[in-house]
Amino acid sequence: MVRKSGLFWGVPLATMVCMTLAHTVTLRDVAEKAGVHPSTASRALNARSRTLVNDQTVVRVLEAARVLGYRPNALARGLKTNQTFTVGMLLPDLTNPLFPPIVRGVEDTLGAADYTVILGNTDNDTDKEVAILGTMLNRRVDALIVASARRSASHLAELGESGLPVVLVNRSTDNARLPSVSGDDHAGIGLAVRHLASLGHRKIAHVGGPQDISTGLARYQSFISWMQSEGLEVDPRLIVFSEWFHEAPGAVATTELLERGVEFTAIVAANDLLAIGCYDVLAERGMRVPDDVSVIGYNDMPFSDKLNPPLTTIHIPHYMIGVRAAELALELIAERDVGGQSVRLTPTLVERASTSRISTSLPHA
Amino acid sequence: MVRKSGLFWGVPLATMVCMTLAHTVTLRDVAEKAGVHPSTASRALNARSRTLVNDQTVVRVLEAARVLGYRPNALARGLKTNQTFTVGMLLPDLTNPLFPPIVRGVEDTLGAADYTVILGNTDNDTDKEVAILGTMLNRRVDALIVASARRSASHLAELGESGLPVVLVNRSTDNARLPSVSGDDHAGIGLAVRHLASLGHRKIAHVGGPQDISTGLARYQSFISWMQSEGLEVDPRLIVFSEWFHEAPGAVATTELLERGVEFTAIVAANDLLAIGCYDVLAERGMRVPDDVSVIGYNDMPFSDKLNPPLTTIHIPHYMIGVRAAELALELIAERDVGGQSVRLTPTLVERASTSRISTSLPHA
DNA sequence: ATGAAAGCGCTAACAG
DNA sequence: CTGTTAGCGCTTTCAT
Repeated sequence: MVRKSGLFWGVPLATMVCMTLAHTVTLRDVAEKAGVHPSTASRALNARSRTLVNDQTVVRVLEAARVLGYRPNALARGLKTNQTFTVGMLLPDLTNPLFPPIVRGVEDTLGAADYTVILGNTDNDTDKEVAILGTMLNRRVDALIVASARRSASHLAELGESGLPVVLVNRSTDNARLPSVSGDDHAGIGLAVRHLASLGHRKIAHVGGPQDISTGLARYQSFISWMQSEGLEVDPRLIVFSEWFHEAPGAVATTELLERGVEFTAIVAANDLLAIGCYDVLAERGMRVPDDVSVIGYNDMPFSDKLNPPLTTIHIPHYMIGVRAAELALELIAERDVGGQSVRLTPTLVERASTSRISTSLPHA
Repeated sequence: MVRKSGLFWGVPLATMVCMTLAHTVTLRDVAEKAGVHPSTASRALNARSRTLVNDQTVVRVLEAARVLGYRPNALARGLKTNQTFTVGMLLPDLTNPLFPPIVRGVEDTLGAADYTVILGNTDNDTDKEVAILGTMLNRRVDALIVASARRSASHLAELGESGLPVVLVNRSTDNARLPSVSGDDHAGIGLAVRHLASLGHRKIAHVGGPQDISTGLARYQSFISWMQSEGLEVDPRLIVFSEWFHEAPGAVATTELLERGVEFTAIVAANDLLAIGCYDVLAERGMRVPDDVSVIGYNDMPFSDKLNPPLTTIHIPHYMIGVRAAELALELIAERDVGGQSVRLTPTLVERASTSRISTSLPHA
């Protein structure tokens, strides 16, 4: 293992790099050393065209490449072939624990197909997003995977229609027929509402996400719809929205909810981070979870099982979402044919300690 | 905002992309439209060489580029200039909450200088690391930022000596004079040991990290050294090592520690994830933190304040580590001159609820 | 099975 | 200040 770590193709990295960086060994050098024309060397080096070349020649070329420590220049190749084997991925913020598993899913899948991904954190800032899209376009990415879409993001649709493969992840846009991969929000919220209902809760509040993001809207709408189908009253005063999927906005929304003074025994949060905001405010006011209020989150983000109390939540197969998104991108790249497909993965309920049967004692005012 | 989101340089994205992708607008098209020679258009388009061109011509070229939705081809430019404005970053696993803040620090800083970073997850697998390094080299990255180094990683030194700027992050290698940016492990462990000592703890255990990683070794050595300078006995039976910086290995190590049956009242974990492993095993055995055992972590990773109990830990300025690493890389790119600099950022103690004054009751057996 | 020739899109001397 | 020329390193017809 250790010896191997210093080698490329059996050549010491040092040698290889010296050559690569100092004088840069090119295809011509390899060809010369092998005593063939550069074009022959090219054919021998590429698995696809290798069959066109005499077996012995192939061996000679490969050997020459190995000895010289030849590294094919991806820029030159991309310029020629008009394919960069690069995919751009847009996301709001890598620091949000939701995203690393998705990114890993994307990178692992794309990496296995020899693609490289370049990441862009938009921080929910349109200017930044445009700038990042700009560099990605300049770099001639073969596809775009977008996890930062807002409902109104029409430019993505335009990009997609222009022929560049665009796959939406986790979120969709309103009027676009862009292929997307996400969890099934309606089903997930159903799991949450029915779980609480089965525990005897009837006065259920919703701490919703931003409504300009598809998941925020979908989870809110699903909340209403499932409450109704469970025969539970939907009190608009028990519904609040956060500005953003983060703890602080979640805390703000929860505070607002509490200050409305309407009685409830459980909260469906649109996201785990928002649920943490609920935790914080509830704890501040001396209300216990789940004794006084049950809280259910959404996403089953990493470490949600380590919270106090461990968070009952809806599990979304994040890694798999990344995998499927990457697969879709690969298909689109290969076929240049979009079917407006949308993949929805099935969520599951993860029961932990933040929800419990409604207490018989008096609920808070 | 919304209108802006659909525009590049004031040109509808759709138009732009159609042109870009369908027929691909090149410099020649722009030049033609502006009635100048391509090289003049090139000069006008690049801020640096713009001064060489007549002001009116510049305006005409810029206008033509805008109208046509011209996007400079980064591949062609890179091929010509031998500079890709790309930096490769190697890390063990993006899913480890330690890394996203570092990555953001790197990307924000590099992004501001118009560089793009490509990430590679090595999963602590040498073959994978070599493969990733290979693609990065093929893509002619301008520099490498490495957060996945093991102590024995000699190939990185070779790369560095070959002229490619390499910056180590968070970890260093044994025999390499590679510039690095990391937290000061010795100072950090000092904070931890002295904190516990000040709370009256004398029998302190160490759940150490992998010893083939510089931070694992440094924290272990620092632990010994600080225990001694605090006048506390170092019992080798109170020191265990984990195979890897993760919860599960941390739990394994803690179990081993417990099974040795030697009495202790506090644990210094080499990392927050390991501390979580401690939490898990301790809870399993009915031992309370901090009442029975105080636990202190290392890193102050995201959500360590939400654990049960909130984890006392050593804060490392992760984002800033990323920033400094990127700055160093930028300097190296500019100057091609390495000084083997190593930046150590100062850690701080974050007192939360997992450590407390030693209880007067009997410690466990 | 291999060589010759051309060109991807851009920049950078060098002329003028 | 602008045009000419050449070529970065590679792939890909087209010949042979």
